[in-house]
Amino acid sequence: MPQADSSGPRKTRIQTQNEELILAAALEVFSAYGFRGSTVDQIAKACGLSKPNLLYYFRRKEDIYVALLEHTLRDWLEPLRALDAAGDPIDELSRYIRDKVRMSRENPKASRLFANEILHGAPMIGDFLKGPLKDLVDEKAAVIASWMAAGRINTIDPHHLIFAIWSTTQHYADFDVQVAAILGDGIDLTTTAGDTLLTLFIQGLRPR
Amino acid sequence: MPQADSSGPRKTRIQTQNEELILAAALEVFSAYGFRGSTVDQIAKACGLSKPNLLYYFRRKEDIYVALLEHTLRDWLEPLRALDAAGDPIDELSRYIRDKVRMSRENPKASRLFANEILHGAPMIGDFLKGPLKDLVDEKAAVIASWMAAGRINTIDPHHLIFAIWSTTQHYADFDVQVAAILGDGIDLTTTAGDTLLTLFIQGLRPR
DNA sequence: TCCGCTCTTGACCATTTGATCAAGAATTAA
DNA sequence: TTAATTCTTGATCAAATGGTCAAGAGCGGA
Repeated sequence: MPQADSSGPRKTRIQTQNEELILAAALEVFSAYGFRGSTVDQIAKACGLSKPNLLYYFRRKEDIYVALLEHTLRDWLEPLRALDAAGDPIDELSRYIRDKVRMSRENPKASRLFANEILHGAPMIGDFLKGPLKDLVDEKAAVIASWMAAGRINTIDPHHLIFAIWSTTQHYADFDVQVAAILGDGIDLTTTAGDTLLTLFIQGLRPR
Repeated sequence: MPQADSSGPRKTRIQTQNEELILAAALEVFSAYGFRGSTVDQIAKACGLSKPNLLYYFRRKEDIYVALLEHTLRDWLEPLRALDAAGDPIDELSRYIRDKVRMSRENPKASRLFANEILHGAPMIGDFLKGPLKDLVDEKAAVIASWMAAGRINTIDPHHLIFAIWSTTQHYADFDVQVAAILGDGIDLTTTAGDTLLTLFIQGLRPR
């Protein structure tokens, strides 16, 4: 039986390798069909392992899902962490928006994985949302608020500003099909979407 | 057997009543668990009918789902339809944003139903997206573009502007759990969120 | 009242699916 | 080489689930 996890990761070469294989396949499947909509068989087939073999590494379907969420969650918040209180507000927020748009296009599956989880009430990562995520957001909201207090950017609720950036950027991953249906496929969205959002957020609609 | 639908809706009192009952229950269930995650039993229990009885009105689980989507789709686009080329651009767009925020709070389940459907590739309403929805969006994007050409609002890609309004407003329905986890529950979001989005979209972040 | 149609249900079925297990194959450390 | 450990799998199970069916109950118009 593969090492639980409590006492250090004493993992075999094969173990490490197969776990990675499984998580990659699981991202593929879970992001497309959601937790309930995905079957262990699908994931097993997607990574070329037999079902019992897959369940040798992760004993329950849920274990794969949770491991995948945790594994992906780290990177996903990196751009927000990088928001620098010492930098120029407009530059920092512009970079953040650009980074998020790029991530949504480069790794839409991760975005959809989270979107699905949260859409269904975040049964697995509820505590993460209320804990580490809230802390990070509060911290960065405070940074943004300080910029506002200093008159360097317009004053709006910083939490809602962060939500606005999240939603607009992740939209291009989560609602990809809709965007493609309306714009037509094959267009390079990353640039257009990014530029539009930047102008919108920085300048607003009212002409000066 | 209940009337198919081709030759006029010759529906019994009981039929109309029960179909409404079923659709209401189905919205409850499907919006919470998605199509694959919901069971016919759940829906039956939610509306107090026996499973075979429910399947007497909708022969397949999918039929309930599709009927529900179609039933809800109409209202959902109403605010966009109301965008008036003859009105004041800022007023029109402000109203649209406000309406969408309100709808997301008043009927978050409908929002989640669509979000889930699209997130999973819109298997049932793909044609709707590429047809009627694209047409409506293109039409309204042209209206917005004409406002821009007249210099009445800043020039950005109108399609992406619409996406931005959709995503930011529906975020408060679809990602409700996350929003609640970060802000704390029980706060009246509608006003704060609406005001913040209005300021952001109209004024932008750069101070004047 | 009576008859045809609508509605309702308990019992049942086939399939899917998450999970187990025992036994054999491969790998590794000695 | 050998023995212990890790890895792999075919067979199998129990539960969940979408859907059917025949028979009975209820309703509405003549």
